[in-house]
Amino acid sequence: MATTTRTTDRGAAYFPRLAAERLDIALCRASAAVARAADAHAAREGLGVGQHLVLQMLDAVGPCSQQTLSEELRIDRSVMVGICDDLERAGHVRRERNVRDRRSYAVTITDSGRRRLAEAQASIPAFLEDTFHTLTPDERGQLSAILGKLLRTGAGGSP
Amino acid sequence: MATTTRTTDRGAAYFPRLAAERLDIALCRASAAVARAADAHAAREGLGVGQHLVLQMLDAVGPCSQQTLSEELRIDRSVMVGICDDLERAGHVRRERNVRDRRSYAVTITDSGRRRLAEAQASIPAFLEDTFHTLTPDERGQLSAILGKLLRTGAGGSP
DNA sequence: CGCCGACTGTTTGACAGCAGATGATTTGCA
DNA sequence: TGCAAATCATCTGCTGTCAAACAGTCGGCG
Repeated sequence: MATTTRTTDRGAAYFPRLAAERLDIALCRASAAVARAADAHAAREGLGVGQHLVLQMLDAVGPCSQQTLSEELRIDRSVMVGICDDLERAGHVRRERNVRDRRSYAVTITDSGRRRLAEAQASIPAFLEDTFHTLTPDERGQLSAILGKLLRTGAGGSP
Repeated sequence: MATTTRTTDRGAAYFPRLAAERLDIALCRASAAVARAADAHAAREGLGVGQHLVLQMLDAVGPCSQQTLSEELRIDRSVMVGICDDLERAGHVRRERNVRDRRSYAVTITDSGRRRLAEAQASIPAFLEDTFHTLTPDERGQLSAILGKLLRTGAGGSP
């Protein structure tokens, strides 16, 4: 609460100026804040962000190899190991050796996983509203469009 | 959707759909890509992102305590210690005990630091152009404005 | 068949970021 | 004055992420 009581130095409100002219920094700071909010939400929900994404994708497109999951979700494959470990231990997912190619598993969502996903899914709109409530629907649409373009054409696509 | 027992692997292009409806995820993925680009640029330049920001702020507003630097630049104070250590070891910064309050240092940029900053500063526009070249000037302006609003009103300010 | 390269999942090591504790110092208040 | 609380810089431990190495498997080509 004692934020403005004692600003000893003269560096008052330097950050807004910086963020205004450095698009990269504004992007990273905003992302960090949103990521923290998402992690906190996931902790309350008891299902990690990565776990949620994996369940969501398995439910949407059917059984996948860990490789496909990590590529499509942009999660490193060494991280995907731990995510699938946790999900399997909780019974939300099964790993079955592919008979055609025994290097890969077919990761499959279970009924338990579907129920868990439905629970977690239900709270997503409230989380998004809570996080972006200061933006108008127009601004959210613009932001989504611009980020989508950036991801498609630029860095997020194929490095 | 009912899926056969056959692995519907190669769930092609799932990510774009996800990013379109999950603004938080699009933001984080784009930020991660941009942060990687910034780190790579900083590595080539030989001056870390945090070091660059500190020099820039010191040059702009004059001597500061590490506390002020970390607050304004949104960098954790325990991380700021290492950044100032590196800058001091390189001779780009001096730490002088404040006579009024001997708990804090007055961190001051040196002539060497100013020269180093000028060098690094010169390559920033090219980096930004390289990273965001797929966006039109209009889109960059919109993105900057929306992120600024998000940082001011929402997460970046006061949690 | 036998070797070589490519791919899948896993483990390991290095490293950044953050929360919390600590020592030195200042400030507030009785 | 004197003592408790706050502040600053620092250190330590923990967590999560990434790169690289590794073992098992598939495919091709002689």
